[in-house]
Amino acid sequence: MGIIKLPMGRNYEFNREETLNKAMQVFWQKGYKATSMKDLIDEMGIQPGSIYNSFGDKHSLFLEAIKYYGDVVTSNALKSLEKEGSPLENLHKFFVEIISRPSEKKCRGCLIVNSVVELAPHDSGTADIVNIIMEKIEGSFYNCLQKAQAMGEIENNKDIKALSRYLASSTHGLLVTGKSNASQEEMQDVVNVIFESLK
Amino acid sequence: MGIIKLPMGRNYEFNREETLNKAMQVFWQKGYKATSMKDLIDEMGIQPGSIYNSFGDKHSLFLEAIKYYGDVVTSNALKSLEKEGSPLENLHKFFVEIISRPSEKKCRGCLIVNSVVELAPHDSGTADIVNIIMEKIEGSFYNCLQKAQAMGEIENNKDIKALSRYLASSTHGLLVTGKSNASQEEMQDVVNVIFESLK
DNA sequence: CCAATTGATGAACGTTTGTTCAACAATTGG
DNA sequence: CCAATTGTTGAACAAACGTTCATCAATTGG
Repeated sequence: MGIIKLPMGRNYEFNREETLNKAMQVFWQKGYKATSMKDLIDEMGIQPGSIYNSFGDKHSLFLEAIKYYGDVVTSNALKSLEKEGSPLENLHKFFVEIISRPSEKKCRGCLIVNSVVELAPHDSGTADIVNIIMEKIEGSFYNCLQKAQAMGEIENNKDIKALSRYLASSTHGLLVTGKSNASQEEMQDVVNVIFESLK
Repeated sequence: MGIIKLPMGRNYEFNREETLNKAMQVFWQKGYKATSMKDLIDEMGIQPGSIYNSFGDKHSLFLEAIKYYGDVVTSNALKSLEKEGSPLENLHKFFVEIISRPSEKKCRGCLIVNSVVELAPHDSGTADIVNIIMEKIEGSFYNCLQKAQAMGEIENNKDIKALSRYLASSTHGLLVTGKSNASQEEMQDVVNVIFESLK
């Protein structure tokens, strides 16, 4: 190993990831347009100059925030699908988690779904990132269903590619429904039907 | 009948409904926050003073626009479920219509779904209107399924209340999926699974 | 024709928006 | 200790925002 050369000049006084996480939380809560630079400055706890120096403008920061969301929040949720044991049980817990979230955290839903709806059709930067994450979600469903099929939890004549697309779309639906005043019971009904259709 | 008393003063030079419809189109296309008063002035073809005189401020105009959307666009779509003949066939056409829309009209999706995601959690005015419309959608699905059950297209042991909630959530899901770069084929897969689960 | 009333116009207003930048602070290399 | 470099600060900026209002136009009642 050679000698590590420290960069000349002042050191950062904030943790980049922590600060990015704060920005992500604000966008998640309020959406892109409704989040002002003032909101970000207050929540991230650094001045405009520091934000622009580290993350670029508001739009660049947003793109990094949704990317970070995919790498942390979404990925973490999808990991639960890979746990040992029954794939279908893991999948069921995944959906129960989704419909139990709204009440506790002010109906902020999923940042990816929120961003597709608010921005994707008019902002290719957002669309690109969001599409990658959505493909990842569908892919995780596919792997889970494949495992379930191998273990005999799902019949072999089922088209699991179609089912994984269906599960992805169903997830989006529940995340929207969760932002309305739908009750836990109503959403439980929906999850029940979804799981009936896998059998 | 008595004599109709005309109001004193100048007459309106624009058709209120036509103009409201124009506003609705802009909100549908761009969302609430991303739509500026300038956008509305340009598209509606009247001056700020006239907008404020007839519709109140931007937020009031928006509320009236989503209400109008529910009364016209949503209601019109739901009417197709009441047509004579096979209820399940009507339902299927309804879903095919949903997944065929994105490509032709720039992925604007559904104004109600867009508004739930962008505003409902933080704006009770929007939430109230949107919830009423969503209940109407679920109600229409329920009536359709009830008719299908009466005609023997759906087994009697099916919980059509749960199924109508499921169809509502599935609709939301497809409208979100349609705003991403999902292909027609992918969405057709989703619709196929949805209809399998009704059998 | 003359008040009275009401719609139309668009310049102007005060905020808020996202962004920049000169001054300052901290660190490194020599 | 002195350049050189880089992060921090927050006042300041131009542009865009939603909204208002004085002025004008059109219509009704008498």
